[in-house]
Amino acid sequence: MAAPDIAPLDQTKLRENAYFALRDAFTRGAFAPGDVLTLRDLAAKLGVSMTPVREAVRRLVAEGALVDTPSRKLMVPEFDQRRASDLLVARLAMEALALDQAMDRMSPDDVEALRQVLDGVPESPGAMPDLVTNHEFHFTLYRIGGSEVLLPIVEALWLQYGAYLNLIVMKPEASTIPEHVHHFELLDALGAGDRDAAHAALRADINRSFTFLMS
Amino acid sequence: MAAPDIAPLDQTKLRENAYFALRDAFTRGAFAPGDVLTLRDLAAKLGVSMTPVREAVRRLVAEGALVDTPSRKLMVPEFDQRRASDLLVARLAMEALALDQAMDRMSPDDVEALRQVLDGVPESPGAMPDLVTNHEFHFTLYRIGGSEVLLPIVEALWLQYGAYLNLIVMKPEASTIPEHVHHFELLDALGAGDRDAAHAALRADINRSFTFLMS
DNA sequence: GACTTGCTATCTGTGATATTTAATCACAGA
DNA sequence: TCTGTGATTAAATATCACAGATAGCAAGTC
Repeated sequence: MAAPDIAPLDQTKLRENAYFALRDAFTRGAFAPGDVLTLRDLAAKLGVSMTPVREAVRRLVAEGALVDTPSRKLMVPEFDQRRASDLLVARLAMEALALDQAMDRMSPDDVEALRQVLDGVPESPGAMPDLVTNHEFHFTLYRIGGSEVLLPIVEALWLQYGAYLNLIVMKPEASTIPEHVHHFELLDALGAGDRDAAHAALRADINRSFTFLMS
Repeated sequence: MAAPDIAPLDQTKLRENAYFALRDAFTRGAFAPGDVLTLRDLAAKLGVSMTPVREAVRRLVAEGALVDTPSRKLMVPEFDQRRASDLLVARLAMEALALDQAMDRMSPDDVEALRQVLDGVPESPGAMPDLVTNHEFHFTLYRIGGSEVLLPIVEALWLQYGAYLNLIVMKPEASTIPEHVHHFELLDALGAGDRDAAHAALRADINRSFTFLMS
């Protein structure tokens, strides 16, 4: 049985809390492809009844982070080369749009805020992949664009990618990759207002994050 | 395996049925921006209890076809120029990808099947916009690509666009636009294997469908 | 008389629980 | 090893209880 460390929730907006708790688990790579989840189990772990968990889970299914099996079980999608490849091209396309919108609307303060996200990151080789900072960096950037259409789609793509994150975290080689190199490149390009360089850095970063998945 | 082919029964999943019923309504332009819906009302109309409707509605919210208002009401999103513009660029980007995948995998039979979709449409000016055929044509095409990642995203984009469809249907000028011109262009390009022409036709068609929304 | 204020009746989504229905598993008999 | 059966378990749906929000109306104020 999967369902790793998930903290219990406080008693307001149970559905949302349940959703965010599960989503966070995905962005940390806590779920492995093929894991089977049960509503009862999740409800018990989160300390609420099945109803809010059911709705949180429904949303995750709609976003592609979980799938319904024919036997009405819930599963983290199995790894699938085609799927990974589709996620890559979709992320390249949508995040390029989100980057463009961010650059259209960005202020110097925004660039500074983005730089802050990377502050204090040790850039030490050999550490665990810094998934949380990586996520925060990208979404701080995309939020500047402020699109109610693009952002949810990009979030869903990351969520689906998150199901495979577990495969990456497990690989010892994963920690040898310098994680924030392209982020700093991107930051410089944004500071200089160099659109082409920014796109190149973003593409490189997204491709980097799929390195271990695309055989 | 047992002797004769017996078609498997389709699962009577109330939740799914409710979802598809509502989604169909969107693709026909049945909802107008700003419409307020209630769970009890929908449940009564669909002849089921609130629970399956709730989950169908939750999914529509996740897909952006409905929004939660601060006062916990369910609403079809108001028209919003920024949002419409974002929908346009997102559709252009994602459907271009879906078209590429379809062309990579397409057989002559597929082209024929696609042609069949347009068979029997009168191409008569002055008729109601042929929304259903339009939808079917695009998705028959994208299904050839068969991406579990791209298709749901494109569906969600159409669903959000569907909330604005009502605004278009109401305009008398809308029926003056020749609806399937670009579809036939696209079909010819697919038959000839001309990738650039296919993309040009698709872009033209998507832009066409936003004509009345982008002031 | 027009406008505010405050109360109430009602409507809505939310979460919990009970009920129904389907899927799985273990086991007995071939 | 296979097949059917019944017990067990879980999910899907229905129903219930409740809290927040709203609309309507009546009393009070300028």
